[in-house]
Amino acid sequence: MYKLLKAKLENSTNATQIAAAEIISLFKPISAKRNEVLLSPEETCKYYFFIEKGSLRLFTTNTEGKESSRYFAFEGSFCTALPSFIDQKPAMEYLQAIETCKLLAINRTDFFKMVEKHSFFAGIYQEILESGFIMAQKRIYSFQGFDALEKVKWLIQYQPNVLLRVSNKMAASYLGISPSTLSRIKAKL
Amino acid sequence: MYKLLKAKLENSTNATQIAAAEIISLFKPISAKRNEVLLSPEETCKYYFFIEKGSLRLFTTNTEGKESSRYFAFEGSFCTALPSFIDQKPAMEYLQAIETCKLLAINRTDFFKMVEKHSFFAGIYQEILESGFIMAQKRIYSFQGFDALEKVKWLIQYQPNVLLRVSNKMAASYLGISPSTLSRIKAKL
DNA sequence: TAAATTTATTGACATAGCGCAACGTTTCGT
DNA sequence: ACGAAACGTTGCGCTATGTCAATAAATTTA
Repeated sequence: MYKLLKAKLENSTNATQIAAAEIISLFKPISAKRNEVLLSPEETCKYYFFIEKGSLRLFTTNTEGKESSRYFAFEGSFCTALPSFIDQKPAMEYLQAIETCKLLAINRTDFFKMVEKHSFFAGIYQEILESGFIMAQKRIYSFQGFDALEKVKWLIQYQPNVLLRVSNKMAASYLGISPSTLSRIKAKL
Repeated sequence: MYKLLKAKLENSTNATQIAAAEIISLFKPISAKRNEVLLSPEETCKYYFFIEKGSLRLFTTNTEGKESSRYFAFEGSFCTALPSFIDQKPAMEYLQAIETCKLLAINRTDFFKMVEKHSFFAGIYQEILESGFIMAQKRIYSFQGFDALEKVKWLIQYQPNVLLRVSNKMAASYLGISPSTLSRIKAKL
C-alpha cells in the first residue's frame, strides 16, 4: 500500500529509516474512483497527494465551460493544487482522478512540519518545485510558435503516458488544441 | 548600490542583520548595457542575479531564428536561467539585459551554501520557486484557449510593466503572437 | 547631426485550425 | 446485459491570425 512512497522517501539521499517512517505515518490512504473530483475551484486544498496507483489531473473550466488541463500525474508522483495548498486560498481549479486511484494524503500542517523538521524531505519538496518549474517553462517554450502537429510530437517525446492513458479530449485540452484537430493529427501519425 | 537587495533580505522574516550582511557580501556588482547578452544557450549558468536597476529577459530562438521570450524581470527581482543554474547543464536559452542594468551576482556554490546555512534564505529561495511555478501555471492556463486579444488584456492586468518597458517584438514573442497582431490589438485599445 | 539600422504600423492575402454536425464506438448506470 | 450518455472521428465552411511587403518612426553609430 505504501510501497512507492516508501521507495521514494528511502531512496532519497540523507533519509533515515526513522525519519521516513515518521513521514509515511502521516499519510492516510484514500481511494478515488475514475472521474471522481477530489477538489473543486471554490475549495481550498488541504492535502498533498501521493499516487500509489492510478492517475490524477488538474484542470480549469472557462466561462463557456470549456476545459483546460494543466497537469497529469501518474503512480509514483506527488500531486496537489499547489497554489491553493501553499496560500490556502480557493483552488480555482479541479483536481480529478482520471483512473481508479489508490492515493496517500498528507495534510498541509503535517507536510510543512516535515519539511521543516527533516532536511531531506525539504530537499524532496525543493526538487518537486524545481522540476515543476522547469517542466512548466519547457511547456511554455514548446507551445510558443509550435503548430498542432509539433505540439503532439512534443507530447509523444516528453510525456508519452499522456497520450496512452488519457482521453483525447483531455490530451487536446492539455495541448490547447481541439479534440478534432488532435484526432486528425493522430490519424496521420 | 545594494539598496534593493538589502531591503529584500532584511524584510524577510527570521532574517538577522548579520546573516543578511554575510549573504550580501557574496554578491558582486556587475554592469550590463542595453541588449547585452549575459548568457548564451551553449553556456552553463554560473550566477544568480539580483536586479538593482534595469531589466532582464530570458529567451530562446528556434531553428528559423524566431525568438520566444520566457520571462522578464525588473528591479528588485532575482533572475537566472534556473534549469541550467540548478543542474549545471547548457542553458539552452539566452539571458539578456534589455535596459542598462546594475546587477548583483552570486555564484552557484555560494548561493546554495547560503541556502543551506540560513533557513530564512532557503525560505526566500522556496518563495522564488513557488511563485515562479505558480506564475508559469497561470500563464499556461491563461494562454490555453485565449485568443490574442485576451492574452494582451491578461498581460495588461498581471504584468503591466512588460507592455510599458519592453519592445513590441519582445512582448509579442512572450505572448506567442506576431508583432503585427500585437500592434493591431494595441491600436484598438 | 546625419546616415544606417532596427522596429512599429498597416494593408492585402493565405491558411491552420475551430465550431458545428453527423455518425460510429466506447463507457457507464441500473 | 441493455439503453443512455459521453467520446472519437471525419467533412465542411469560416474566421482569427500568420506571412509578406511597404512605409513611417525610432534608435544606434559614426
